[in-house]
Amino acid sequence: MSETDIFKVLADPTRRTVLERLASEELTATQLREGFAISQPAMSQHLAVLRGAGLISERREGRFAHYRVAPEGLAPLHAWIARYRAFWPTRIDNLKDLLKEMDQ
Amino acid sequence: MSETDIFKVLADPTRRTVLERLASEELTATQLREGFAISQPAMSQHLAVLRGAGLISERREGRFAHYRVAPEGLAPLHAWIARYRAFWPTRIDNLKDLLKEMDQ
DNA sequence: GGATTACATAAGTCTGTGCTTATGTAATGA
DNA sequence: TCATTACATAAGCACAGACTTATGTAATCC
Repeated sequence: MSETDIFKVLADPTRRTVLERLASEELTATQLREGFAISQPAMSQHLAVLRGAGLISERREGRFAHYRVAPEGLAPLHAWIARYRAFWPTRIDNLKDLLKEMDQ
Repeated sequence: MSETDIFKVLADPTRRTVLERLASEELTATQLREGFAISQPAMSQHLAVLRGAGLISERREGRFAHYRVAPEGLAPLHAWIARYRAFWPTRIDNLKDLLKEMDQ
């Protein structure tokens, strides 16, 4: 997955919301659709995109498809931020501060 | 600038390259175009998008437009990563490690 | 076995976006 | 002053992407 692909995948608000909802628990495609004003195929297509990007993984159980998050899929995004920071050191320390805060 | 907009802006490889080239020095639109197989209007449009997203700023000097990076424009991206980490704590510590390494 | 449920895939539509060429505007150089 | 340079804007085109309805497939329920 290239950095361009990761940014494209994350540029869709529905897909980002799906990721955040999967962060706390494993959910099926139908469960994920709740709260979205979207058709079933649309959600299925979004899930295919997220899976293609390595951001989620699928566990088949009978006719149910359980989806969960795949944290390592964010690697290209992290790589870009880190590389960018190498070129552009100022102010990005805000992120470090934020991460530090959240540890407490 | 919404998170969606920031991701869309950064999803274009030309724009990301522009950002990285501006990280080390201020450059004019024509200087930025060097090395790209792209027309002058195309670059001008990309610069307008980056400026609209608050990722670069413009300094006018006669007929020259000098562009430089605007680090605070990345705030929505940082916000998303931080929020995402709050929902999904595992493995993202890789980023923290990376940032820590780069300090040494 | 037949209906239902869960999901994926196909095909078509519509909108957004990145590109082009053409043109406009303002500053500078000869 | 007139040409050139630097850049922006306009208009049109082509492709990508997000959506829809329709349909397919496999598992489960009665």
